[in-house]
Amino acid sequence: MKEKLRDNKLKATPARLELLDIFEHARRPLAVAELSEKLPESDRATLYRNVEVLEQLGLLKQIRFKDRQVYYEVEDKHHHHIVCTNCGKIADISHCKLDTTGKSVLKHTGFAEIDDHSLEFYGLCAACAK
Amino acid sequence: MKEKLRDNKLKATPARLELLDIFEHARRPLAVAELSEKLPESDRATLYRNVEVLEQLGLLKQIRFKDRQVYYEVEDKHHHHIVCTNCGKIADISHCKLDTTGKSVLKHTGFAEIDDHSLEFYGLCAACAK
DNA sequence: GTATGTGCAAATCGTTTGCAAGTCA
DNA sequence: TGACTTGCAAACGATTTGCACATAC
Repeated sequence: MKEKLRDNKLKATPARLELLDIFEHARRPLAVAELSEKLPESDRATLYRNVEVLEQLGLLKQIRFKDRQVYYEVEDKHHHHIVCTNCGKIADISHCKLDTTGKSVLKHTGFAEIDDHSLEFYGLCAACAK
Repeated sequence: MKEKLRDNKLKATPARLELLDIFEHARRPLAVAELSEKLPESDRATLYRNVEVLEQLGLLKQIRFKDRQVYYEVEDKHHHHIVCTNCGKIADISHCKLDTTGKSVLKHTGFAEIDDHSLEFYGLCAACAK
């Protein structure tokens, strides 16, 4: 990824490498506020700027849940999430069965093309269900 | 709906009735900023308070898209939306084919129950595709 | 008359921006 | 050296809150 940064005239600064490292070891989407906790030395403005840079390089992907914050996770296989409405726990859902529905959506809505979709489930994790 | 308000010790004020009227004549989700344009007499704080009241009564439903605002629409048949990433146009998608996937999601994630899900498509409407 | 609702102003939260100083290549 | 980055402070937009006044019932 250092190469990817350099290819785009961007510098492989410690701040960016640390950020990527955090995302690669996280097993769930992170909001900037959480990044800020994990990297207290780093200014929030810098974090915002860097997650945006990394998103534009295709290394991170933005996600929105029901709260006001923006979340990011490493961009890899397309998947969705289920969020516990009690404790906030997030789990991945690896199989997306939606690809086939695109055509019928286009037909019903008169839209010309679909580029993306977002799908999140909300419920209770095993621990909170008790 | 006046009854519904009264049942909950809430008052059927002009502000609330106008709000409901706007939603019933709108054919798309509205953000509070848009409500404020349609009801310039009404204070934004009041609008925020009232959409929340109406949501809790089950008359409105909250929706989030990729922007930072919260949207509301009348709570009726479960459906999803497709948003034009160029002009912001929103269309309804009436058929939700997801109900059946709940069990496999629970099995894969170890969650105990699913209460809700949100699904939005993003693409280009016919007009913007040209 | 009293509980509930409203308007206004100020506060808050997440995020963005301008700018001077610092750093990587 | 010179373009790119950072930190800090200030600006921002969406939303929330406190409080005195107004209104529905």
